[in-house]
Amino acid sequence: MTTRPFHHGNLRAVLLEQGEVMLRETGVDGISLRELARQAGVSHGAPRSHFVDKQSLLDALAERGFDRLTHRVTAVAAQGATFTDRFRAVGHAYVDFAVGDAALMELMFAAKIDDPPEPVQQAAGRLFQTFDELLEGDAGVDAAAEEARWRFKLMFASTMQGTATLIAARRITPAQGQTVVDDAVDMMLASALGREVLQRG
Amino acid sequence: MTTRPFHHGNLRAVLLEQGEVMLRETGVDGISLRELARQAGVSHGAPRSHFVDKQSLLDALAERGFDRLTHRVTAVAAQGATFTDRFRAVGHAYVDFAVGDAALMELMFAAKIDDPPEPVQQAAGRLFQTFDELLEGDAGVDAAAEEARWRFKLMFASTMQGTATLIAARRITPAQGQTVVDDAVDMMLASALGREVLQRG
DNA sequence: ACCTGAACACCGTTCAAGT
DNA sequence: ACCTGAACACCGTTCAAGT
Repeated sequence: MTTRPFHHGNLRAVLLEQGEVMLRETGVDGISLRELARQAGVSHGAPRSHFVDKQSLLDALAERGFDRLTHRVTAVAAQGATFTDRFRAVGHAYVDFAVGDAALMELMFAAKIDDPPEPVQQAAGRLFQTFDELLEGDAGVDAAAEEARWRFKLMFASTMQGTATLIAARRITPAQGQTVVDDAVDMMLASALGREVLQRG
Repeated sequence: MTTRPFHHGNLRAVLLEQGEVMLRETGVDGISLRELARQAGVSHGAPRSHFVDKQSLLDALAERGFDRLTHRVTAVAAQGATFTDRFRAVGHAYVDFAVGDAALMELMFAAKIDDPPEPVQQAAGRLFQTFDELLEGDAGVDAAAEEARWRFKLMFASTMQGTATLIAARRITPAQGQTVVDDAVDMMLASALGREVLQRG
């Protein structure tokens, strides 16, 4: 009780918290389970009780990343007065997140040989769900509108994702990235597909 | 001369060749310098003569990846009859490459804390250069057109990059990705920015 | 110039043992 | 249920030595 007042049931939380910090400071390659255990003041075998292996910890970090990003996107979308405002704000929030947490972003969208584990996939699903809600009109949906909305959403997501990747990889600057997002939003809203999606009521 | 007929001066090439295979089969995390040396039939210290460390090998692989992608994009662009054809073909070639060599693509566009090494950066520059050439008209360029072209190119690159990332991360299917590219090309060509960039002669 | 092989420090993972 | 600590196999890197 006095010898270990700290790690009574919250080692898991500490590992995740420090894992995020380590990710930011050293990148994915710099993450070490043993170093994390050292920082937490436990033996190197201790993390095993909460994460079966290293990948399991990385998956948990990715899952948290998706939830955090979803939260931010939702918050930002709620503030926008007009549809255009919300659209643009979400794009910028997405890119900002990717710039501030590049290594985490990379972990979230890492190339996988087989499907990501269920919890991660569901967390990613919740993010894309907020994009859907951004686009949802009040009118009942017919099949054609559904299809257009789906394609519109995908293009928006691709543009944001690509901008984020190019910034993180240092192929373009953050300022250039924001320009891309603005241009893309303008273009999409003015396009035929955009007008089809946005006619409502 | 008889004891080592094979690795006389081409160990470097063998390591790069096998490195690409290993990348495709096991992903970046699966790449091991010692395993590569084993496959090449040399001691684990041998690679040191050609690559100072593991990162140096990865950089060389990324550089080769950029050059290979550039080559493909150039070839595909040369075949297109109309501007629209070329544009669309380049987009598809880019995404195809990313699907076929997801781990390599990830290596090429990995999040970096500091700038990538010069040779890699130059190889990436050559790729983006081919995008420029795709968009270049015959008329002399004024500043406004230059700016519009720059933004147009960046948006195109971002969309392709994002589509590629989302496919590799298994968030969307390859078929969905191709739809995104087609939609984006149509939208960009029909947009105000696109018309500004494309008025030529 | 290129490669060998021992040495070193560091990993992730496993598992019996403790509390 | 959670953590310890030894053990194992595997790394990347360094470096004196060989050819």
